[in-house]
Order: sequence, then C-alpha cells, then structure tokens
Amino acid sequence: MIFEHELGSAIAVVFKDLFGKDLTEGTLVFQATRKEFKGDITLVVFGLAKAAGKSPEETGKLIGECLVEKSKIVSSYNVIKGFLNLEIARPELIKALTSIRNCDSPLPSTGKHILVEYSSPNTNKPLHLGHIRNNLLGYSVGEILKYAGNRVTKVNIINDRGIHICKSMLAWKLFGNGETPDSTGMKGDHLVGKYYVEFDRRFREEVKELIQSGKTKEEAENQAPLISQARTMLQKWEAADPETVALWSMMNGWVYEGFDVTYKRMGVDFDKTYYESETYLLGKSIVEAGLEKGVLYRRDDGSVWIDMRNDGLDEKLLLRSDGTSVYMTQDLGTAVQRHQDFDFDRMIYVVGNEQDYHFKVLFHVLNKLGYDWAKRLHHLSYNMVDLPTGKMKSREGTVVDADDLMDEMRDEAEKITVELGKMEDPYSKESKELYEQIGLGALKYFLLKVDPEKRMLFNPNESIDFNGNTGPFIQYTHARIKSVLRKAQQTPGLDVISLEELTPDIAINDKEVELIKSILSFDEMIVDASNRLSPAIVANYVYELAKTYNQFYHDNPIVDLEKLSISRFRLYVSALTSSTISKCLSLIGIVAPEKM
RNA sequence: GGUUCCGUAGCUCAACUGGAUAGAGCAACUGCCUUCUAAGCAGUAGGUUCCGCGUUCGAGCCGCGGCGGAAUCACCA
Repeated sequence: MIFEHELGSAIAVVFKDLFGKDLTEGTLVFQATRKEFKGDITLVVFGLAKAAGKSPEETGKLIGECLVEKSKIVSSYNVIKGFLNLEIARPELIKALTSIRNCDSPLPSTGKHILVEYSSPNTNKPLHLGHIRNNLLGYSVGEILKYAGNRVTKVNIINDRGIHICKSMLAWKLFGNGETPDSTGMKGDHLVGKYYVEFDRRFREEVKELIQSGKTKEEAENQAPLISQARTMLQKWEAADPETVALWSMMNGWVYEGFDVTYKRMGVDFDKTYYESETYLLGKSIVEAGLEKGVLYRRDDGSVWIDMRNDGLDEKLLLRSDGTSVYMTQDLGTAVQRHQDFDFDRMIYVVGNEQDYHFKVLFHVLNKLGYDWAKRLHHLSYNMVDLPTGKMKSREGTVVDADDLMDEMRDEAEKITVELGKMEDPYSKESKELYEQIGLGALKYFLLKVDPEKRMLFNPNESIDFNGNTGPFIQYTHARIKSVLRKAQQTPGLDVISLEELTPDIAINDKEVELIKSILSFDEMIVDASNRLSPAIVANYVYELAKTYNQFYHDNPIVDLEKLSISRFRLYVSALTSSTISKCLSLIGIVAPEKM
C-alpha cells in the first residue's frame, strides 16, 4: 500500500513515545481493511503486543489514539481483536491518487534479463487445448515480467525431429496420394496431424494381426512393418539422405505455416526460435566433458549415465549405447547454448508438470557439471487441462483442437451478441473482429484465471460462459466506461478532471474509496504476480476491479450537472479504472474493446 | 512401491504465502430496462476447507499420520 511507508515511520515514533522501544524493520504488518470494517488500512498488532507488554487490544488502542492525535495521515481508528483499522484522512487519499503512476509505462527497471521458454510444439500434429494453456501462460508471464521492470526474451524450441515426426512423414509417403495444404485446402499442421493419426491406426492394425498370428504384444509392437520403416526413415534422416530431408523440410514447412496462423490468432510471439534439429548434437560434448570430470560414468555397453541416488534421485541415462542423444542430452545442450546466447539472469521453462522429474534432473545435472547459473533456472510447472471424459490423448483423437476451439468461441460470441441485438451492423467487418476479441477473451481468461499449479476441467459441451467472472464481463465493463468517457467529452463542462484540479474537499463515498484503494494497489499486485509467475493473480485482480466499478457505477450516476465537481472527479476515477483494466487485460493477452 | 502435485458450496474457481465472520461466478429462487451499454445491479439459499493429531495469540495455508485423485520413475520427446 502506498501509505505504508509514511504510516510506518509515524507508528514507529508513536510506539517509541508510548512504550520506549524501537521498532525493528519489518515488524509492522499491514493489510487492506476488510469491507465490513471501517478504515482504509489495517495494522496487525499481534506482533507488537509482546514488545509493548500489553494485550493486543490495549496496544492497538493506544497506538490508534496517539496516531490520530499526532499524525495528519490518520483521521480515525478502531480496534477489533488485534487489528487496528486506520482511516486515512481524505486529503491524503487524494494526494496518493495524484501521485499514482501512469500504468502505460512499466515499473522501474530491475536490470535483470529473463528468458521465458514456452510453447515447444512437436511438428507432427496441430496444437490443442493443452498448448493453448501453455502458450497463454508463457506469453502472459513474459508480459508481466516485462512490466515488472525486467528485460524479457521469449524463446520457443521446436521439436522438429525424431521418430514421431517420421511417423507422419511415412504415413503421408505411403498413403498420402500427394496431398498438400493447397490441394486439400487444409491447414498444414492439420494435414500432417491427419497422417500422424493415420500412422497410428494402420500400426494398430498390424499389431493386432501379429498378435493373432501368435506374437506377444511387445514383439508385435517391435516388429510391425510400419514401425521398422519409421526407424529406417529416422536413420536416413540422421544420415542426411536427400530425399528424406526434402520430405521432412516440406512437411515441416506446412506445419510452420499452420503454427504461424495459430500463434498469431492467439496473440503470442517469440523473440527467438530454436530448432531441435539444429541443437540436438550440442549436448554430446557437454556429456563428454562430464565424463572427463568424473561426474558421469560409462557402462560396459557404452551408454552414459549419472548417478543421483545420493541426492534422492535415480540414475539417469544421458547418452544411448549407440552414441545417439536423448531428450536430456538435447536439453543440456540448449540450456548451455542459451546461456552463451543471452547470459541471462534467469530462465523460466514453461512446461507441463508431467515433466517435473525431467527438469529436476536437468537442473541437477547442470549443477553437477559445474554451471553455476544452473540455480537461475526455473521450471514453471503447470497442470493439465482435463476433459469430462478424462485426459486428452492426441493419438486417440480425444483432443480439443486449438483452431477449432477458437472458432467455436468466436461463433459463440457472435451468437450471443446478435441475440443481445446491440450491434448496429452485426455482420460488418468490425463486428466480426469484435466477436473474435470477445471469444478469445473468454477463452484466455478462462484458462488464465486458474492457478497454474492446479489441474483444471474444460467442458466443451457447456462452452465457456460470458457472464460473471469471465473475460467478456471485464471487457464489457471496460467498454461501458469508455462509453461514459466519450459522452462526457461531448457534454460541455464535463471534461475529465485534471490531476491539478483534484482538491481535498471533493466528496468521495465508500465504494469509491474501495475502488481507489484497488487501483492504488496495482503495482503491488504486479510485483506479486511477477514473483509468483502467476497471471491468475492479475486475472483475479482485474475481475475484482471491474466488479467494484460496476457496483459503484450503478449506485452513482456520473453525469450529474448539479454536482459538477463530484461528477468530474468520478470521471477521473473512471478514466483511471479503464486504463488499469485495459493494462491488466493486455498483460494476460486480452484485447479491451472500446465498444461492445 | 518411491518421489512430486492436487483435494475448499451441487459445479468451476478465489482467499493478497499464518490473520478478522473462508469469498466470487455458474446452476436454483426474488426483485430491478422511460434512467450514461441489463454481457449489468440488488437480494435469498448453499461450508465439519477429505479425515485425525500437533505447532501458537490465531491454521484452508506450516509439521506428522491416514484416505482419495493425478503425474512421474523409458536406450520416447
């Protein structure tokens, strides 16, 4: 809170007078006063009671009394249990309001450079709902960190090689009849995904037949013709066979075109894109160095391992017996590469919690290998999005496709808007754009308002709500404030008040105080959100803000020429609220329409 | 089985990292469009915060032990 500093020193003085003891830094605990109680800020006095040698109530009373007497900031007080509720003198509140920062500019620089890795798609299938959560989280965390004063570089790593990529390539080659995105009109990533599913279907058939002819399941899955052909293809790729590489480039090209469309629509972006095909060999030299140091060991079959059993982890393979690299090897390589590229202060991996163990090991290995920056790495682990039917599985086709979902959200927004009947021209280009903004606003808010660590449920049949604690509600509130401000501009003598004109005698009611306090705590909230890497904090904050404004707005007409000064002050608060709302929305990637 | 995460109203989620009487929305019910945008507002109802013990002025949050769910423990990525 903005008063904490001044209040803190005032309380320290009062405390010394009363009890003859100095307060040490950090012993003062403030919190926002609950709505039910009178006051603007609350001092928790339990911690002070001991030093004072009195009961919490008694201590609170004495401090409160003394503050009102000697300090200009506090106008009244009340004590409930160990909570000292202080009412800030209104002139101080106005003063605080005028000193508020414009939220168009970020917080003071921390001088830190932070890398955020997110998205990390495979190029064998289109993006789905789980990726949307990842992308929105990563993008939003990046924006929040940026606003909190950090230099942020957003990076993507594309898993563009491996057996899974070969599967869709092989299926296309065998059964594709030369289909292309152009010839079919399909989005490239969807076309490739189609053949990934096709591979799996045919592969299952082969396995079934082999089992019927007397093989065990394991044997069948290992010997099916399709899987061995896929393996051959991978070997050819690694040997840089021209035909295979050409097919690979062509199909990956289709996928990238498709991804670009989806990323753009989601509103996310990257400062640098890494490709696994370009970095997968880098980890090997690091592993070799680890062997020399004796941190790693080689088994008889030639494979390389790390033993972490003394640190509560298992043994982990870092290099296959045939010398090829595994996932961990690659991630070691990319981490070192990125540190060379950027010399970051911190790197955040936005990756699902199914990989918690992987990152634990990754950081541990880097640390053991002597990279002191390993402790600056952080895995932002987020939980899965569940469907009512359970977990999504791309091979089984039980996924919610990202593009389809965004279409549905936009269509739903259109349907609801048309039903409400407030668009002048519901089929104009501008209206279409608005449906997109509202539909995606609903989706983004829905996914981001939940704590990343928590597993969440998405029910596609019930589609996402547009009422209550939702993106559209907040967008709507913003649009209405903008409408008020537009009308005010057209009314003579009702311009938005300027900062200099704010005077202590302007009347403020309790709802307004709540709103102002909320806006004043904006920076604090951002710092909190950036420390905890949680867009959910921003989302819940902006909802509270919008809700408080709505309640205020309904009880207090703004256009009231009889009380011009009051109305103009409210216009100022409205303008402040709307810019805070739109700032918050932009931090979580949501557009704040001017009209809707 | 080991490790990690989760468990809060019928449902989806909050609770400012230990503070006051655990809050919103949805669904249900009651009012409010001649009034700056009703995607709204006001109200009713809904709780043994999975269970037990402990730590202290104070526990949904911290510790221990259970119960339930999930992830992971691959020469897959």
